[in-house]
Amino acid sequence: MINDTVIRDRILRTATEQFYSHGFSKVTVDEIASKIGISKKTIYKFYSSKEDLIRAVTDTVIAETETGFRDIVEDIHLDFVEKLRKMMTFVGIHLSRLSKYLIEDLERNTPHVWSKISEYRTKNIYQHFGSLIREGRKKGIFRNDIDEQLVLMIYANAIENIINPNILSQLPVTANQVYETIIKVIFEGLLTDEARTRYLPKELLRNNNRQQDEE
Amino acid sequence: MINDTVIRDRILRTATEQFYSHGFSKVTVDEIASKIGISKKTIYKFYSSKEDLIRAVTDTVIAETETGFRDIVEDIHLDFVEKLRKMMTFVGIHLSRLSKYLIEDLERNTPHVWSKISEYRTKNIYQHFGSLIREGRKKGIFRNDIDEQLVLMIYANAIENIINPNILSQLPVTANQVYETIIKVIFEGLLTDEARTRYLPKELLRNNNRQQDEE
DNA sequence: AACCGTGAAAACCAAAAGAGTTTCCGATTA
DNA sequence: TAATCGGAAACTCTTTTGGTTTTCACGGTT
Repeated sequence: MINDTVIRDRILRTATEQFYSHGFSKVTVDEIASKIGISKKTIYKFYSSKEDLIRAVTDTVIAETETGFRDIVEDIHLDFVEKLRKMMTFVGIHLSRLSKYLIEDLERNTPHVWSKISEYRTKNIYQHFGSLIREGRKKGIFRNDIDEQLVLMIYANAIENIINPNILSQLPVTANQVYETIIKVIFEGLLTDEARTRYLPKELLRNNNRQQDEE
Repeated sequence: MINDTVIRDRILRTATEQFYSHGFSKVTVDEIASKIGISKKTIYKFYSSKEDLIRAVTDTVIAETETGFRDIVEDIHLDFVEKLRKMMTFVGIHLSRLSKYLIEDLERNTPHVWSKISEYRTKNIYQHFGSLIREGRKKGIFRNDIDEQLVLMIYANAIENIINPNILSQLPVTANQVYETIIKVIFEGLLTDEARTRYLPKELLRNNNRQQDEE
């Protein structure tokens, strides 16, 4: 019984890793079985088809993402700015795991799985983010004249095009530095004038001075 | 005429990029054609088969690597240590481009292509590196009691397991920092006791103090 | 010792996919 | 106008893949 759970989870983990690395259609069920050291028959004992497997992978990834969001949102020890930073980092990690290559593969071969992920992004990720921005507006930190969906799209586009492992290995910066830079740029673009005087000197003084010199 | 050369080179570049990213067998000729915006027929106008294409890719990569080596070896402005550093960085870049995934794919699907690359590694890369180490021995910089093939194997193993784009994106360091660290460790391990007093205080003083504190 | 259940490995089957080839058609060139 | 070229699609043959079944060996139980 317990052993069945271990095997099932192992299949799920390996499939997730392989699909996310190489694309759904480019990874065979034989390869997944071989990587784990089990037979194809055992995989089909737990998952009725390759499609069933990618559905399980998708459901699991979505559930884990949602758990991560809840942890951030419900963490009462975080101040607002830190919560936003964590949220953006978390969103960035989620987005960067879905390479263009994988998205194209999913769209082409399992459009319903892709539409579920796409819907999850729209309905949940974007809304979690949007509600944080609206909270910032209430606190007078964020401007009213910038659409939060647009902001997230700018952010998502930056992440998707830069936090690509192959590009990262060529850059003279770490992944974290890239996240921080992108988040900082977005964050500062969101601030009201008043909030700028409150937040920028306190948190970002060194870098801000350098930027004013350039302007 | 000129246009034919451009198209042929474009095919070669795209195939190289795709094969190296995703593996030989997992990239279809259709996909390469589609990425370039040409028809499959045009690809077969220049390359008689998919195998012919991977052979051309291999020959080109080997030729470019060999050119890089020659540039380093024949650069008379480099002192010995700098030449070694450049050589190791160059070797590292070459090694890191060949992921385990691609190697397995080549071994399985085009064993003769893999054996050509493997032979190139053995006959050329390892010998370029080895001759540098032997030169260091003549200069009294490197120890006599360490086998240069073994050193390169240690280096190659470190590179292959760390300079993987997916791992790099999780590390709090840049690719360059990883190279530098690996190269430094190998380099210091190669030095004679006498050369340590010559080279370490001059080039590596800050980090060396920190290491002595830990010992 | 005999039996049973299990799972890896291999074989199997039907459909799909891919390499390589040919055809069709429109655009361009001489 | 005729010829050429190349994209797109269709075609052919082979291979591969998803899913299923069979074989066999092993371990556990009676």
